[in-house]
Amino acid sequence: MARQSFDEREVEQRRAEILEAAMTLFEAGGQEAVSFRKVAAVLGCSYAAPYRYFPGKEALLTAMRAQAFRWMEREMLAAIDPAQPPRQRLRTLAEAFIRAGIERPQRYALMFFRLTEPESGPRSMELAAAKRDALDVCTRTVAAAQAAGDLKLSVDPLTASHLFWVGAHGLVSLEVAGQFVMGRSVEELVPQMVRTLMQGLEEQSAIVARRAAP
Amino acid sequence: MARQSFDEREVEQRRAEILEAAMTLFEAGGQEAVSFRKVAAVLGCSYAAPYRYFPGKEALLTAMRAQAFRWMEREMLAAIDPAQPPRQRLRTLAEAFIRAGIERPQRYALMFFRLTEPESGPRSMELAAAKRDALDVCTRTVAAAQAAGDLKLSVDPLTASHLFWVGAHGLVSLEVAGQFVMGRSVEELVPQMVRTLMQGLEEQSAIVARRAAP
DNA sequence: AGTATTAAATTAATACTGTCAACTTTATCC
DNA sequence: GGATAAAGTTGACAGTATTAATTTAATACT
Repeated sequence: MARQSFDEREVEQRRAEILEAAMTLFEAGGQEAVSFRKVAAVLGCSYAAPYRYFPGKEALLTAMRAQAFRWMEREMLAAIDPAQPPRQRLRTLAEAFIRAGIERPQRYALMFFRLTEPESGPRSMELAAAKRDALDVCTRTVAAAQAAGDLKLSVDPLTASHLFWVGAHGLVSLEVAGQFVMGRSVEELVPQMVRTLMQGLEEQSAIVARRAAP
Repeated sequence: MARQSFDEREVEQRRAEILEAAMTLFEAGGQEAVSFRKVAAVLGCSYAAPYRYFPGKEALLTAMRAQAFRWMEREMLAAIDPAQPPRQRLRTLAEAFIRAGIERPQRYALMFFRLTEPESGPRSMELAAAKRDALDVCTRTVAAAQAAGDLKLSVDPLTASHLFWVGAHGLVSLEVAGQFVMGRSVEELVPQMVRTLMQGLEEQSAIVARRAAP
C-alpha cells in the first residue's frame, strides 16, 4: 500500500499553520480580511490547498472562534487573584471580561456576532468545549464566593453566573457595536451593572444584614 | 436649463422602493440574501441603478437598520398597557423587547451585530434618531414608574433604563447567537434577569419596606 | 419644434470572493 | 522502479461590490 495520509501530527500541524495565518490576517484587518486566498498567500501555497484541512470557510471561522474563546478564558484566569475575597474576585472577573472584549472588538465580534446555524463536525466540538470552559471560569468563581459564604444568592450558582455572563456580554456587545453613542460611556455603566447584579442576586436578608453590620 | 433632478418626492419615493425590495430579500434570506444585484432584479432595473440613491451597500444597510429600529420601537409601544401599574409596565416592556428580538433573529442581528465604523451622511442621522427613539420608550417607562412612586431607584432613571436595555440585549443577543446551548433556555432566564435588575436597582430601603408591608 | 442640457439608467469592466473538478506533483510502500 | 493515493495546483464558475464610460430620456430655452 502507498502513503495513505500525513501523520496525524503533520496534519494537525498544517491545520495549525493555516489557522495561525488566518488569525494573523484577522488581527490585522478583521473578519473581512480573512479569505482562503489570502491565507494561502501568507502560507505560500495555492488557494485551494487549505480546503484539504478545512472543508470550507465556516469551518475555518469555527476554529478561529474556538481560539478566541480560549483566549478569553486565559484573560479571565489571568485576572483571578486568589488573594482577593471571593466577592471582589467576581467583580474583578467581570471587569476583566469586559475590558478584554472592549480592547479586542474584532475578536469579540468573531465570538459572539453571528447567527446560529446547525453546527457539526470536530471543529464545532472544540468550539463548544472552549465556550463551556470560558463560562466555567465564571461559574466556578460564583460558586466559590457562595461556598465561602461571601455571597448569599437567591438563585442557584449556575443561574447567577449565567446572569453575570449575560450582563457583561450586554455591555461589551453594545459598546463594541457602537450603540452607546448617546453621550454615555461604558466606563460609567460597568461598575453600576456589576453592583446592580450583585445586589439583585443576593438574598434580601443578606442585604439587610450587610447594611445593619458592615 | 434642463431638468436638474427628480422632484425630491420622487427621489425619496424611489429610495423607499429600493429599501422595500432590500427588506423583502432580507426577510426571505437574511443579510447575505441582500445584494445590489438582487435588489435591482426585484425592481426590474439594472444592477447599478440603486447606486444613484444609495452610495454603497453600507448606506443601504444603514437605512435598513433604521427601519428595523423603528419596528422595534413599534413593538415596544404596542406592548405598553396603560392599565398596568408602572412597575409591571416596565416588566412587560422588557419582555416585549426580548420576545421581538428572539422572534426575528435576522432583524435583531442587523440592528446589533456589527462593528462600529465612523458613521456619517443623512442615512446615519436617521439611524441614530430611530435608535434614540427606541431607547426613549424604555427611558420614559422607567421615569414614569419612578414618578408614580412605584419604583424607587438607587440611580438616575437614564442609567436605570440603560441597564435594563443592556440586560435585555444581553439575553437576546446570546440567544440569537446560539450561545445558550448549555442546556438552558432563555425562557427561564428572562424573568430572573428582569427580577434581578429590578431588585438590584431599587433603593435598599424600598426593598425592606416592600418586604415589611406588601 | 428643435436642440442643448443633464439627470437617470445601462453596460462594460475590474477586482475580489467561495467552492468545485480536473489535473499534476510527490512521497511512500511493495 | 513502478503503483498508489494523498497533497497540491490550476482552471473554471457563479457570485459580489464598485467605478467608469456610455446610452437614454426628459426638460427648458431659443
